[in-house]
Formats: sequence, C-alpha cells, structure tokens
Amino acid sequence: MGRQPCCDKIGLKRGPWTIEEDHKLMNFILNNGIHCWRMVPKLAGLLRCGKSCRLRWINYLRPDLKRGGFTEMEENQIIQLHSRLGNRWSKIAAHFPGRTDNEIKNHWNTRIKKRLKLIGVDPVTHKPIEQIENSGDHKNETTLESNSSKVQEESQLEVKSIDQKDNHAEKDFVSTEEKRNEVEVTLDETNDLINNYDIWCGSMDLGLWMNQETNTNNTSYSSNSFSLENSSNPSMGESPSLQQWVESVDSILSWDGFNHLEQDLFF
DNA sequence: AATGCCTTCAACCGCGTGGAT
DNA sequence: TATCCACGCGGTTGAAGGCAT
Repeated sequence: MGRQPCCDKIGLKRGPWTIEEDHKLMNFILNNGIHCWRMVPKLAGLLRCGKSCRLRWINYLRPDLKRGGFTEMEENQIIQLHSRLGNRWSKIAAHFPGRTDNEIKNHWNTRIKKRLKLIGVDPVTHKPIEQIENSGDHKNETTLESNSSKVQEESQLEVKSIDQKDNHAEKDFVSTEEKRNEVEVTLDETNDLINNYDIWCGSMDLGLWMNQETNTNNTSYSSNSFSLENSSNPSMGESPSLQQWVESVDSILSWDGFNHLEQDLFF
C-alpha cells in the first residue's frame, strides 16, 4: 500500500524559480484561479510539481503579500504569539495579513531568536535564562534544550485548548463581515498580550534592539521590496494596495503583458 | 584578489489531517 | 471502516550574498 507521491517527480524541475516560470504560474492562476494544485503545473505548462507551485504562489507571488522588513510592532507580536503558540507558524502568521508562515519562521530563526538570547530570554520558554538557571532545572546547554522541549510539550496542551476554542469560534462565524470582526478581536487580544509582555520584560530594552535591527534591515530587503514607510498607511496588518503591488512586481520582474492584472485579481 | 566562514531565505521533504469514495 | 488523495504544516537544506581575514 503506502502513500503515493504527490506527483511524478521524474523530469520535473527543482530549485529556484525563473521569471518565466513565475510569469506562467501567475498568468495561469490569475486567469483560472486555483481548483487543484496537482493540475496547475500541467495546465500552466510548468515542469514543476503542484506542491512547488503552491509554495511559490503562497510565499512569493500572491498579490496580497506584504513585502518588506518586519516592524517593531510586528516583532513584538511574533514574540508574544510564539510564547503562547510555540512553533505553530501558520497560526502565528494568521495574525499577520500578508505575511507567510515561512517568512515569520525564517525571521524568528534568523533574528528574533538570537536577539532574545542576547537580552537573556530563552526563545523557547520565553523566560529569563538566568531564572531558568537559578531554578535548578538547568545544568548545561543540553539539559536546557530537553527542558525546553518539556515546557513546549506542556504549552502544546494549553494550545490545544486554545485551538478548540478557535475551532468553535470559527464555526460560529459565517459571513465575511463577521470574519473581519474576528480578526479585529484577535488583534485586540494580541495587543493586550504585547502590553503584558512589555510589563513582564521590565528593564529589558526590547525597543532598543529592535530599532537597531530595523535600521540594519533596511538595506537587506532593498532588492525586492517596496518600502513600508512609503505606503500611505503603514499600520500593522495593512496589505499593500493593488497599485503598490503592481508597481513592486514591475520593479522586481519587469514583466510585460500584465495589464489585465487589476481585472483578474481576487477572482 | 582570493579564500573561507557566516547569515539569510527560498525551496524542499516528510508527515499529519480531513474530505471523498 | 478502510483507503486514497490533496492540501497544509513545520523542520531542514542549500544556494547566494556578505563579511572578515
């Protein structure tokens, strides 16, 4: 028996996507929508598996993606949500319209994690490392790791109950208007959590290191992002306007023949 | 200029989940 | 109920670019 591969991998291309491939995928989805990822590469004329196409679309081509570095507020939110949800990146990403789980996961692993360690906070338990050491349940790096996974297990149980609540809530929401309200409620809740986290952090100057980080980040995203500062409303969770997106895509890929984008978007 | 190490992030892999049959 | 299948998720990998020597 056993599970069949999601696609026949013989003769399929792997690795970085070319502009031409992006073009094909984008064109196909904008014109036809997404009904079955497995069929997308065949119909779009791509030598990729459906999974690869899905990933490319979700993480890079989607028009509602918010590009650019993370703001201080977003980083605060990520830290807070991670303390509650652990490595459940998709759940965390759900709080950030226009951000992908992959993007948040990468940002966590490459920046936030290190910074937390730098200010003496354990990125897994979200407790001061000093406190963990003094509590006696920590002897060295390796035991800390194992303890951390234990704590994570415990937090998983908590998260389960949160999920159950979420599921019930989701079933109750029917209209899009109500869904929008749900997002607002969640964001309000998140803001409360951030406040609590700030209080908890006390003397730790999170703002300082985040400012430093923001300054250094400005250059690293320059190649394929439009500046958040330039957007008319830089508030958290705001997706870039269609015009901004089209401009950013133009600047990145210099695509031709995409004049029909506006009509076809959000099919 | 050449080399090696480090960092970042796009992409892949394997597994879990849930719907359809 | 068992099986198949597509999708989604989280961990991991590797290419590319930056930086230090």
